[in-house]
Amino acid sequence: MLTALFLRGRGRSALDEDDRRALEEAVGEVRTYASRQLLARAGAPLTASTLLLDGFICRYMDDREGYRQIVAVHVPGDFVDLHGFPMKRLDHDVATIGPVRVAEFSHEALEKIVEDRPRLTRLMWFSTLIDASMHREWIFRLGRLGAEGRVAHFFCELNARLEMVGLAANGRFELPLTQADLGEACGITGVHVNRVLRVLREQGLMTFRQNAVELHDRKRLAALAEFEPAYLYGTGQDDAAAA
Amino acid sequence: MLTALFLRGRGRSALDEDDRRALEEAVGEVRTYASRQLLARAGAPLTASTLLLDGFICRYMDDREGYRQIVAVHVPGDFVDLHGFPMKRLDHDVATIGPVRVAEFSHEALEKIVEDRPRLTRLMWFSTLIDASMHREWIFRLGRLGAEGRVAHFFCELNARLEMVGLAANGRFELPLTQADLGEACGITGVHVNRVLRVLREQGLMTFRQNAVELHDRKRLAALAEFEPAYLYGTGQDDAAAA
DNA sequence: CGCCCCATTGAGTGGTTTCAATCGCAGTGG
DNA sequence: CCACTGCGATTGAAACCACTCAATGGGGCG
Repeated sequence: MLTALFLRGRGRSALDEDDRRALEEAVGEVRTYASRQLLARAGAPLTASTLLLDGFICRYMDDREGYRQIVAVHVPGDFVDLHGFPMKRLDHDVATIGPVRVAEFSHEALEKIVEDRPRLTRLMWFSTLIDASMHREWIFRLGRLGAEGRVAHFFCELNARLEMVGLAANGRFELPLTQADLGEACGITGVHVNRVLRVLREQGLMTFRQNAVELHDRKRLAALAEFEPAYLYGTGQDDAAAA
Repeated sequence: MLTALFLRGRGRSALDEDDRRALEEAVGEVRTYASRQLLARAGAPLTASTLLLDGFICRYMDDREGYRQIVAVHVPGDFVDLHGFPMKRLDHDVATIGPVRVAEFSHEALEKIVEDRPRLTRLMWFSTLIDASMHREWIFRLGRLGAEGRVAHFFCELNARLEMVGLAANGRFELPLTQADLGEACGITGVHVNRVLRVLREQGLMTFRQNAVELHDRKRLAALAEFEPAYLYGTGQDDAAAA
């Protein structure tokens, strides 16, 4: 079941059997990509959207000097560019972080779902809105938190999201990011990321070494990050997207 | 025609007559609110969504000390909380900036549209994705630009959006924001906003006084802001949401 | 007139950046 | 087996941007 992780952990938004089957039937090609591959460029027209099965993908924008700002990180179960279906082109680049496996959905197939399946359509719409919600939280993070809070928040979010799809437990998970990447996601320099990580480590909050993350004190880390997971619309948090 | 401004300026995404009529029929109450009114609180369940007819509305989140981060500013023609339809609750507060007039759409009525009108559904979906696109641009702005670039970018965006709905011309428009508000949108303090505005004024780029904005040199301002309006999916910019 | 909100300006502080150098480690080729 | 190479992590020092604290000024309104 390729689509098993889609909206996993999002409570009542679970797909029913019928919709699940329809989504599964809409799967086109399954592809693999190596680490650090560009998958889509800003502005290029799209004819298919991509569900991430394994690995990590990021979306980012370049500034005039070529420095990147990562605007989203995706984990397995995420539809990476479902917004490309209504929009037809993207306003950012998409690239793999580590090696990945993805499933492609042609826009034709999605079109058919919109025609025939209002409930599934609303769930797909919902999934793009979770992305928007995470965007807002990132705006908050960049606008209101200092470097330590930003980094802490980033890891709190990723931990929560990976837990939902069974890829994190007890605050441990794998994440193939460099410190420079982290900086590009948190709006600080790679050098400063290093110093921040040292502080977090010395305070017994978390460690991030050789792509392995370990959150030692999630409570204090969340406090530092002002992290409140409601924006992820996870299970048990109210009736998000209830029928 | 209450919905006349919805998706105005978004080129091929214009609604056809039939969909326009259906949307118009879905309008419920039309309400007015005074300046600085709280319209919705984070977490509260929603049963209707709001189309902004006149005035300005912002969405924001509070940090632990009560300082706000504005995550979106809405102009007439924007669906302020259409994402509340699939999501059923919000992850942020919503408040008026100046006095406003809005039209409410019950979620029941929207439900009917999703059932019956796949094309209109996709356009509503599209409109929530433009919001997400603007969120991403704000992430870029906060992550990569300095204070001057951020403020410049904010005004470039608002100018472009207000032009689309006929509320700005030749770089002039009204905007009932205080300098402190601006700071909350740009991730800087109100005091520093003041200094930045002075610099922009002295360089002949723009003025912002008594709620009146005047962009004197849009080209240089856009350069400073690294502003590229493609993310707004306006008319003439490719085939966004083409049928 | 007095009050309050908002804009404005100054001085000092501090967080982050920049520039630079060093170190560790894995891969490669001799 | 070991030098060589390159990338990422780490640390230091100096510069700078934006913040904080504080005070003044201006304008609308009761």
